[in-house]
This record gives sequence, structure tokens and C-alpha cells, in this order.
Amino acid sequence: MARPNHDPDHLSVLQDYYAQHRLIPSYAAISALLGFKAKNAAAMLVARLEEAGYLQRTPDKRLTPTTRFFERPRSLAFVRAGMPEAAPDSSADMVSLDSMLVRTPSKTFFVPIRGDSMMDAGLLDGDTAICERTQHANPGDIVVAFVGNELTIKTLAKERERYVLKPENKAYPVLRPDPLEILGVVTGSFRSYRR
Amino acid sequence: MARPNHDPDHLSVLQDYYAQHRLIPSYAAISALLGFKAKNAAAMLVARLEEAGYLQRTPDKRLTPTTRFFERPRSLAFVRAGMPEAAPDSSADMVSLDSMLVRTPSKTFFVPIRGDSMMDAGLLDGDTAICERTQHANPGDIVVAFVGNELTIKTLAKERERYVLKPENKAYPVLRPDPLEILGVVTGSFRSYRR
DNA sequence: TTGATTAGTGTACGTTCGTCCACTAATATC
DNA sequence: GATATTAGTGGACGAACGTACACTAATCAA
Repeated sequence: MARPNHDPDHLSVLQDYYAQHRLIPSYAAISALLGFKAKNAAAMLVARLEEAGYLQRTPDKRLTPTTRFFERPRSLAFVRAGMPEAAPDSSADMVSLDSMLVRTPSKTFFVPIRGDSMMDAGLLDGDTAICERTQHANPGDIVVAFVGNELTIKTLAKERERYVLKPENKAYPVLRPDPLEILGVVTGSFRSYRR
Repeated sequence: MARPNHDPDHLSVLQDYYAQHRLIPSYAAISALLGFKAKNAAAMLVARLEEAGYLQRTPDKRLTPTTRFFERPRSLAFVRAGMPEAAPDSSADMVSLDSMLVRTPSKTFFVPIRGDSMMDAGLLDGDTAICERTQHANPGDIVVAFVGNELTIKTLAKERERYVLKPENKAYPVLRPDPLEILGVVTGSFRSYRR
């Protein structure tokens, strides 16, 4: 009863459970899930997974997944060999996009992109910018600002001593609002191709 | 000590905690976090949030977030009028990334974008494409295909009687793999500007 | 002004949880 | 063939967790 190698199947059961419930189960639940008859087996499994960097503990010792826990086998490449249908990705669980893209929910909001003024930065009309409210932004950051009573998204730039808003499209002029009212920085973006 | 309205600030503290730790804290931890002196206050808060559909319990009664828990406000055009800090009309326009971008989890997988061959479609190096496994794709769809044993993302096009893969960058040639092996269509994409 | 409702305090209690320790079984190493 | 090493069993125990109940305070509607 001793396999030197790690327990990949055990891990994937936990991953599936997490995908369903968004929670690492208790030792008792793990035992039930994996057919262990002693909670201790679960405790040792968890210890191994912690060691291997799949699990982690909060300051108050509660179990949480690490980033590695969510890593999908980039094995999509293998798929080729076998059946394309056969689970390219056991999509069973995927990191929720929310948790990937939103670090501080209370400071995060979405702003729809209108027009093509940020086209060259890959922000197209209809995209949505993920923004975080913040006091300070640096030149080069893409920021959300108020210009003429509307929200606009541009790259922050410094022009001599002055901060300006630079579109990422040569067809548009640099904006020099005064005062410059910045609401937040853009931390990400997404788009949907469907409807 | 009785505000009829819900506790948006309490919720957002929990959301931030979850974003950091990927775990709903215990009642004791919630009390510490929010300054409650009695665990019971936390229990009642949780009950309210369950009622409101932000939290949920696993079969074994452990607390987990619901989809609504992850919803963020879409644009805050209102903010301008009042304090940017003040929550805008919360009611409408709350969206979660997952529910927006992933329609069929079991058929959905992610493919990282490499290179700039899809630049003109706003898919930059480092972006992630959200793909859905499907049998049929139409000309004009952005698809995931196997070309030379690697995954590639291109626009599907029809050239006379033949389907070809068109890059969205004039510097790249049209691909005419035969047979053409399509894994799925790209239904969305996202990127993060951080790190 | 009264009464209902909502939010939080304080304390107590039973259950679950994680940990610990002794023990067993199977594999790999020398 | 002896011996670590690894994986799991089983039971015991203290601490943490969730729950319950009685009570207080603030708001709102009648």
C-alpha cells in the first residue's frame, strides 16, 4: 500500500469537488470522497498536497487552494494524439474568471469600451474594461477618467510637467483635460463574441 | 442599530477576503474582520446574505459563495454625480465574469494567445481565448485548430470550395491545412494587465 | 406612543474538526 | 532477507466552530 509517486487522481477528485462547491472539503469529507476509512489518511494527503504546493492555509489555518491547484494540464497538446473529444480539458473545474481577474472586488467595476480610440491596445468597441478604483496611476497605465461628463478610457501619459490622456489610435488626438479626473486604472479586459 | 437596508459594506469586506483567500471566513473570523463582538452577529449577517442569494451551503453545511457573490457593477456612470465611493444604484447591472463568458462549462476551455497573428482582431500576445468545443463553425468565426501539431487560433474563411485559416495580421499568410482539424470556436477572450 | 422589526451583545453548549499516537501493510533499497 | 519509507487504519482528545437563547438598542410604521 505504498506508491512512491504522488496521487494525481486524489488531487483531481479534490479539484472536481472544489469546482462544484468552491471549497476544500474537510478531512472527514475528503475521506468519504476518496474512500478512506480514517480521517488521518486525508490529513496526510493534504499534507502532501501542501508540500507539493497545491494547497495552502489562511492565517487561521483553514485550507485553501493555491494557484497551482487550478493549473490545467496544458495537455491540450496531447489531445491531438488521442480523441479530440476525449477531454481536452476536464473543464470540470476552471478557475473562476472572477477570481482570476478581480483582485479587490470592492474596488473593482466594469466599464464598457465605446469606439475605436483604444484599438491599437487591443481594446475594441464592445469590449469591457475591468477597472480598479485607485488614487494614483502611473504614465503608461490605461486609466478611466472623466472627460466632459463622460467616462473615457485612455492611456495615461506625461507631457512635460503635465499628465495627458493618450488614445491608442493615431486617428484620435491627445486629450488634455484640466483638471484631470482619474477614477481608476484598467487592470484587465474581456470580450464576448456572442451576441 | 437597525438599518433596514442590506449591508453592502459588510458584503464587500467578505468579497475582498474571499478574493484574497478563496474561502468564506468562519463566524469568528468574520466578527474580527467586521469588528463584531459576538459571533452571533456574524451568523446573522451570513443568514441575511444567504437569504439574499450571496452565500450558500454545501451538503455538509459549509459556507460557499454563489454566483451572485462575484457580481460586479457594470459601469458607474452615476458615480460622477455623487461620491465615487458611494455605491451606485446597486440593483441593476451587476454581472459576473463567469456567467457572462462561459455558457457551457463542460465544453469550454482556455487557450493562450501566442504571437501577434491575430492582432487586428484585438487578440494580443498573452491574452487568453475562451473556446467552446463544437462540431461546426462558420466562415468568419474565430476558431481553434490543429496546425502542425500545435494549437492555433485563426479566423475561419472560405476560399472557393475550401475552408482556410486567416490570420488577422497582414504580415502573416493564410493557412491551408489539409485536412483542417477544428477543435472549437472562440467565444470570448480576456487579458490581465497586472504582473 | 406604542409596537414591530432589524442589528448586535453576551454566554452557554453540543458537534465537528483537525491533530496526535500506536499500529499495519506494501513497496523499494541495500 | 533485513530495513527504511510510504500509505493507510483506528481511536482518543482538545480546540474551534456553529447554534441557540435571552437581552439591548435603534429605526420605522401605525
